[in-house]
Amino acid sequence: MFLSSATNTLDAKGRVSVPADFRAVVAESAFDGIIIWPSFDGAYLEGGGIALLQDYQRSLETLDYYDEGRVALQRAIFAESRRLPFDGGGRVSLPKDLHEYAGLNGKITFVGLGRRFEIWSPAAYQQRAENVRQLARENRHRLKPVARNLGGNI
Amino acid sequence: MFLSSATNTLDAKGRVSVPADFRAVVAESAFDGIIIWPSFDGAYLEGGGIALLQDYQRSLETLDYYDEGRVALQRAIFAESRRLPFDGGGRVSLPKDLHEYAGLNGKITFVGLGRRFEIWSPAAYQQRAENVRQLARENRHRLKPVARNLGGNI
DNA sequence: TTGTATCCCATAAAATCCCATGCTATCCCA
DNA sequence: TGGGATAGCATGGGATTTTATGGGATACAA
Repeated sequence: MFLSSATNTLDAKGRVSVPADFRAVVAESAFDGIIIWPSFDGAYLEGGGIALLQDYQRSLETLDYYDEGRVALQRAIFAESRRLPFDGGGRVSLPKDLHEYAGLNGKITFVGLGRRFEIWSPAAYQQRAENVRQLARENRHRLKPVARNLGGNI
Repeated sequence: MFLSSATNTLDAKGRVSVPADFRAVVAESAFDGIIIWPSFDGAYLEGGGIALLQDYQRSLETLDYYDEGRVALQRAIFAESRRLPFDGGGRVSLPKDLHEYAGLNGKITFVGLGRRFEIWSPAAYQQRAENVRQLARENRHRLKPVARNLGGNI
């Protein structure tokens, strides 16, 4: 799972180290790198391992072939995503158009979200984090304990 | 998987470079090139590796010999498709009638969609892509995780 | 021939590889 | 428990390879 967050530097060549924790998550998979795409929800990037995309693909195949939503999702995800292989030091080079899309320069923040992760400019992420805390406060009553498993190890 | 999109130039001889990522997808297959056919859904081309066509074939074989759908698909895909081998530099020559069908000249856009890809004139693609993100957002809730793999390590 | 398709070589720009370095976290043993 | 040794990590930059593209030469067909 992609957990925790980390901020690394984007160098002059457009490269950035993927946090070692994240690399470990995709280490066993077929493609030695990550997949990134612009979020269709805001000015940040989303990413994951190749296995995540394969899951999306299986999921899309359960929708009807001529379903408008299926086509839109296919385009938004597959057509917009890039495969970024690791270099020897565990870095990837982020394409320039994605820098611009997410307003990245200098520092970038990786945010682990379990099956996938997000990439933010640190400033934008902090702002978003404020809103999220606020939202969490407002929605705290909706986080009900599940019946069993309370004593489990989460 | 065919991922991401790229726009390359169609030269005076009708040749165009297939994006290196796409070439990598079909690299292992029996035929060193791609298969292209006019989409029966609009003024663009569809394509994939030889493996995709073999999948379609298997899928068709589950239909009755005289099933209308079977015959239609056979005509639309198998009869209309061309095999385009790579030259030494990873280019293919696009037949002229397909230029016309898809309104191609100067620049052409390859769009990765997972198992297959599409070929568009950049202008036409942009027009089509405009509301995709919006549509994707509206349909994102339908992208359900598939049952398996939830316990996996990715 | 003439036109057409394929092969081969050249090149500039971009992406990638490879090695080096300082820093940090971890290990290990007294 | 302390502190030196060690391994892993993030980062910089030069060297090398790949990629996209142009154009000449060669084979084939009409």
